Parts: sequence; C-alpha cells; structure tokens
Amino acid sequence: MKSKQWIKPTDAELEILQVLWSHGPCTVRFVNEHLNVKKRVGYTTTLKFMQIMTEKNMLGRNEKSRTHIYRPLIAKEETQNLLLDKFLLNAFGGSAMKLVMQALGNHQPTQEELDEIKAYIKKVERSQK
Amino acid sequence: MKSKQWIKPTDAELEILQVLWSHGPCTVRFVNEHLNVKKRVGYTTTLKFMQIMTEKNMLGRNEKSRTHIYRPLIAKEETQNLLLDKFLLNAFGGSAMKLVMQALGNHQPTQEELDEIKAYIKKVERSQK
DNA sequence: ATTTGTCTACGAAAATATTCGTACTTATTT
DNA sequence: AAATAAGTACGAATATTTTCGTAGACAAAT
Repeated sequence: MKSKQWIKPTDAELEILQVLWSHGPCTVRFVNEHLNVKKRVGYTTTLKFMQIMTEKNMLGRNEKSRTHIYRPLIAKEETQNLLLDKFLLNAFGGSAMKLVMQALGNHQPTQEELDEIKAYIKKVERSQK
Repeated sequence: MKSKQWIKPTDAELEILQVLWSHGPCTVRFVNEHLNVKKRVGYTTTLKFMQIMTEKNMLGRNEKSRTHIYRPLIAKEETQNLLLDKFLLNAFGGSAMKLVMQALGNHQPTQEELDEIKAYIKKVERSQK
C-alpha cells in the first residue's frame, strides 16, 4: 500500500516486530523479556534496535510517559509479502511453486490445513475460468 | 543427509549457488558473467566469494587446469529446505500454512500448477488416512 | 622475446548489522 | 534527602558481509 521507501528489516529487527505484531504496542522491557525467552540479549541492545527502527520509520512511539510505548508502523502482512518476494528470488530462483511444494512437503499439514488449501484452490479456479 | 556443520549461505553466496545449481560446474568467469546480467559485480569479487565458499566447503573445485572449475558441494533441495525453515521462523513465526497461502495468493498460479498441488494433496491424504 | 590478456591469491577497505558500556535523568524506596 | 531502581540517549567496539585493488604466474598474440 505504501509508496514509502522499503527497507528490509534485518533478522534482529524482525524478531522485535514479531513481538509487537502479536502483542500490541509495548515497552522496550517487555520486548526484551520476550526476546530473552529464546536467547540472551542485553536490555540496551534491544533498546538501541528499537531506537534505530524508530529512526527508520519502522516503529513509532508514544513519549508521553517516561517509559516509551512502541508500536509497529509497518503492517505484518505487507512486510511478510515483501520478504517473501525477496526470499523467493534469493533462495528459490523466483519459483513460488517450488517453495510451496517444499513447504508442504516439509511440514506435515493437518487435514484441516489441507482443506483450507483445497478451498483456496477452488476459489481461484472459479474466478479464473 | 549430512551431519556437517550447517553454515547458512549469505545472499551473495546464494546467488552464486543458483548459477552452479542450474548450469553444471563452471568457471569464475562464467558465474561472474551470469551475475552481471542482474547487477554489476567485479570479477575479483566473485572470485573471492567462490574462494571463501570453497574454504567453507560449500563448493569444491578442480584445479587440474589453470582455470579452476567449481562445483556445489551442498545440494539444492537440502539447502533450500534449511533456508526455508529459517525463513519460516524469522518471517512467519513458524507457520508454514501462512506462508503457503500467502505465496499462493501473491503469485497467480497457473492451472497446471494448481493441478500439481491438488495431486500432491491427494497423495498426502491417501497416505495419511 | 615482449607485450597483452586472463587467472589465482591475498590483504584490506567499505558497508552493514549486532552488541553493549557509560552517562545522565527521573522515579521510587528507605 | 540519600540511596536505589528503571529509563533513555549515545558512542563506540565487534562481528559479519560485500567489494575490490594489486601482485605475481602463466599463456597467447604480435
């Protein structure tokens, strides 16, 4: 949707975005604690990243209170799409089908998920005929 | 297949691997010319990468003639799988289904491709019953 | 046999990304 | 009010990735 200059989030930035996307707006401390579930990261490291991301307009923040509240400024789906495009090109030479088949093959979909895909395919076929 | 220490190829390394995977073993010059179709890269840059990748055991080379012939030592599918796993975690919080649906949605599959997926789903369902 | 072109090796600059220590400010506790 | 705790800002060290220049070897062309 945006005409903004797209800046690809780095891995570390993405981890922070994940937290903000799933919980709502939150503090540096909250984010940092979540990151620390997976791996040890210093508080000021997380802080620094979030400050940088704010400069890059990836995040916004409310400075009303001393403890700032950060929120994502880029949408989850849009971001994932753009990353997906890049990844597709980088790793799969642009072949979406290859990627889809491999993702399906590697991650044992449940019957429900299969149904979801079938429904989606039907929809596409109908609109495409 | 391997118990080798897995080293994630960087973006630049992946571009080189793509060339080696699709054409057979080839020379630095050949690879470099291919990369230059997309973007300008110096010859020695490509050379350096391929030397580094050889050190990392990503590539092997035949030094019989003065002009070395490089070949990938890591398999395309295996590498893509591992990268996919990482990407899935990084960008999609591990949800393969989300990724698949988004890939399908963004890249207008042809009828043939849809058929391919349907066939695959059938296969899974049969084996899974 | 000299010049010119192509190759490899290697060091190191440049660009990016990651990590954290220190200083300073503002609350909160004692 | 002094000490302690919790925040932000910022500079800078590290680590990683990308990019090339330069030197020396060897072969091909003049």
